[in-house]
Amino acid sequence: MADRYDPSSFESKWQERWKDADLFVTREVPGRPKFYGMDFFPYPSGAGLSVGHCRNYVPTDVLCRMKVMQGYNVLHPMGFDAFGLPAENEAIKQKSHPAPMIEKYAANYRRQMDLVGISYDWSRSFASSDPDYYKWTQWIFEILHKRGLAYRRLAAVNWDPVDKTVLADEEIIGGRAERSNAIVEKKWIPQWFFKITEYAERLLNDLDELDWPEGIKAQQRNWIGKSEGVQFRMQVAFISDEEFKKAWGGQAVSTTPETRDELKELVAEIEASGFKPEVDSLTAAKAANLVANAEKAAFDANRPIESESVTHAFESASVKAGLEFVPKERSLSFEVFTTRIDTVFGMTFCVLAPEHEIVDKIRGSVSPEFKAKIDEYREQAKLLSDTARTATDREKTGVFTGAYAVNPANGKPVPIWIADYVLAGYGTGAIMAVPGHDQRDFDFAVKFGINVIPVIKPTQEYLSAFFEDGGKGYDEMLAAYQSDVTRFNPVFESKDSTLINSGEYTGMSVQEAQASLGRWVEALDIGTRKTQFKLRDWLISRQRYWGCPIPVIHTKDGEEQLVPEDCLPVLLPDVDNYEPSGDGSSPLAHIPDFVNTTDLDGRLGQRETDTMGGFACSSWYFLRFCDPHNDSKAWNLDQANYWMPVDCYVGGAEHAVMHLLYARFWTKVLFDEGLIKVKEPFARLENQGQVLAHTPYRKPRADERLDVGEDGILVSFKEAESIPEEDLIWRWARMSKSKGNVVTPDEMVREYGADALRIYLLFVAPFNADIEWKNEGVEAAARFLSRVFRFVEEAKPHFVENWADLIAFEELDETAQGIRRATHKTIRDVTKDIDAFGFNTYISWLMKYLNALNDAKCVAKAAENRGVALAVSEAIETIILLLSPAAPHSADELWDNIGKEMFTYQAEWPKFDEALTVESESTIAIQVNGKLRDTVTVPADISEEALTEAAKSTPKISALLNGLTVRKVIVVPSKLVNIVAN
RNA sequence: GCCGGGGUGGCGGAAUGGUAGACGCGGUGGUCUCAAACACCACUUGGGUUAAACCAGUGCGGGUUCGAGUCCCGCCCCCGGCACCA
Repeated sequence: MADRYDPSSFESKWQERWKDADLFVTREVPGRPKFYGMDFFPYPSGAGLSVGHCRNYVPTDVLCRMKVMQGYNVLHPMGFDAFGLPAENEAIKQKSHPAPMIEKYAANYRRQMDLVGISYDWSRSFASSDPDYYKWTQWIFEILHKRGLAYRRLAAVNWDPVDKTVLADEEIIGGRAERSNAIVEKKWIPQWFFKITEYAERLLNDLDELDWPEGIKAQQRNWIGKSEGVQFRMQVAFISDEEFKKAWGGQAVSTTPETRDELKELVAEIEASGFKPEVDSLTAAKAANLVANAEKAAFDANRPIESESVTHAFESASVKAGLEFVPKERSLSFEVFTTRIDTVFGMTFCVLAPEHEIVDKIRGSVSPEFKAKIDEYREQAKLLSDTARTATDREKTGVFTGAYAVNPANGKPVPIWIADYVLAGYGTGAIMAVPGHDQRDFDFAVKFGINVIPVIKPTQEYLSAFFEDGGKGYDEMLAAYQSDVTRFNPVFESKDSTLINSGEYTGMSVQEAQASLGRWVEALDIGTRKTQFKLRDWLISRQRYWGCPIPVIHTKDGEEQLVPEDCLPVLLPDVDNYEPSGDGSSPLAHIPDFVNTTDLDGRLGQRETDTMGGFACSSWYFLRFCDPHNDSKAWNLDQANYWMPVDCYVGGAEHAVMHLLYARFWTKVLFDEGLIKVKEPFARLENQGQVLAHTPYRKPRADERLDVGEDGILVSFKEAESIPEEDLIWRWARMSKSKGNVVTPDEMVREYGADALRIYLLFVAPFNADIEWKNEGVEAAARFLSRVFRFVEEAKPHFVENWADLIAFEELDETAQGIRRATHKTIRDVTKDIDAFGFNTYISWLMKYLNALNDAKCVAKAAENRGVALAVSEAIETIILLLSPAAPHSADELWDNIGKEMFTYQAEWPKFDEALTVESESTIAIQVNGKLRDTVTVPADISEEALTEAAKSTPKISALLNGLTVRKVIVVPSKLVNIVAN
């Protein structure tokens, strides 16, 4: 055997033996715990794998291999996400059919994964484009449809004029298509959606129980975007300019004293009655009467009730009497959503999205000048692309409609504007604008000269930022603030304060006011407290060929029928021309044999021709892996319930939202359907860091301009050689075919070996950190492996096969004990770090261990001492087994060389003995007043008193303490002594 | 702007509130060699010293503590995500 790591002499040999032995086939031995470790479903690209992919697969492989050795039943599958745009585009480019092309690429992926020694169970592999698989994707679509979670509607979609397809919102970056980089246009066509919004609350709440990176969970929470507030109705009033001025110029409209007294009496009566309507129908009737009177009084006074106590009366009366309020007939109204109902008294205008339907009605009732302005603005808004409309730092635009809305809180009219900073698709598409406490409204109000009223008392801290001298008193600053709020920019948005200028709510805390006004709005039946989500329904329609067909038949009557389960799958027809039609319809729509069919009643019908986006296919593949070849079911319940959830799911952070959210959604639906026992598919998630490669760019020439965000013009490595040094810019960029900076596992394996590549990837940095690729690092890894080979080679002559039976009976000297201590500590640390995804420290423990063995001269000593020979034998086995997950080829080669049968994969993972990790002596740090001054080595079991004495009496310390009085001594056992003295 | 993650030697990075810099790369010196490469051994945070002592030190400024890279408060910078979401 070699005394160095010579991968070409054994790596492929072991790969063949593993294959011949079906080593990685999933085993389900009864009585053992299970472990499901999985990598993200890859799309098999024609470029093949880069070392960046290996940074994902190798660590998962290490964990799974350790779990197998620890006696777990391990499911470690791999398949291919074959459907979708990238494959189709590639096939079009190559003028081939995607199916055989994908098969070829997947085979190449598999070859490369095997080359690196990943322990996938290939017997469970499949591609999402296999009819055996997508039959069940369609079956799940039908479950969703039956549960009312799949529906079709006309929708404005993102149209990519280059790929000639519809894109999901998430596939657009800055107004451009992520893939083709084309500027996205709008187009209206019927689309299929999944109603993921129905699961928003559960998708949000269940994040708490997941062992996922905080950042990913935060991104999902942000994406779901829950906000709680109040939605209420505002009446439209068509009043004159003069009337508007009068309303604001004169005294504030307020409840007449008589009405107020009447209301107070009502409250007293309601409170006195004690309300037990369920047992007392008389009281209920009385309550009904009181409430009706209260409502009448409120409306007669032409304003709502402000008093908190009356509000309570309304509230309790309505709840306890089980009453329904019938609001007064209102002519024209719209709803607004706000999270800051506490600022309602500060409303000075309203804004409608230009697309809001009520704008049509308003338009019909205002003077021609306003009508013209409204039309002009709406036209403008329509033409603006989404990019332009959502550009950062864009000046606010908008026009006054000429109409007013009535603030229900104080009865005052406020102008209604239309502006595109209000989005039609969120909330109600209309807002109450409070420029005093909302920055956007403030910017708008200042630009258009709209009144700003402060209604939340700003804090001292906020105000003093606007005063240079800072010496002013709070009251003085507050007075200045109140007299001209527009000077105070940015606005005071904090909720940690109390109300001002808010009628009877003045003085309440924001929280109290929110609760109180919320109840009041509900009692008055002009609105409700409501939860809004940013999350939108999931658009799945793709007007492309290479996807899973949607199993729906449209009947002549326009009815949607699901294809019966026994007729699934709806097969993708085998055709020559699958290029996009370019008119927005799917290529399938132009294949009569596919489209024309009969419906369930035997009449002529038409098949749905849209296909599902790729995210549908990857939303359940983890379930199929549990039972991949079942041809009568999507999965066997027992199988799925045994393996699920995925215990550790590993992949890139770029799928933070879409894939993971969709897969969670499907799992929840399937849970509701009783098809799986878990509510969440992925118990633990880990994101690997990216691999960056040194990439050459050059400075732009005089006639060239850089796009936004570009630092230089990409050049090939070849070009770079002929460019002068000073014009070159080297940057670390993500490996990609287009950048020409890809390092492949093939070349790394050829040059350094698979195990060296694996060790480097594990060791170079923490798992989730980005790394800068350096070949020297792989060399260093190979050197380490060579040191292991040399150690085993040198120690082998002293190897005692049955050391484990003998070691307990041998008197062990200090060296032997030291070796065992290092062995058992290493087992402890390695095991813990692999579980914790600390692969870089896993490798460093092994390096440290090997250094310790060499430093102890244990090989030389083993020749003379039986105890040392036994300890060394244990060390040889241990280091090979601990190395096995990271460098499985080398481990098996070494294992074979010390005369072991079978594979390390089948061996038992070493266990550590706590007692053996304990040091006999320890080096104690001695501090004086918290500063390290000396160290002392003492027996591990020394008493605190003896340790203190030992610490005080070292030459250095006694000299330092000379003349000082010891005030206090802190002893941390086996760590340090801190002497406080002065 | 908001959310999340970071900031430690020349570099990648280690450090349950307890000896900062494990492990590796690079560098310096040495052994081997005719020589080089490989390999091996030693040293390698900065200042200081013949050597030590000693001083400084984990983005910046405060604080808590016997003791802070680690905890708290206030900033700065970098990376990722979201971005007029009412």
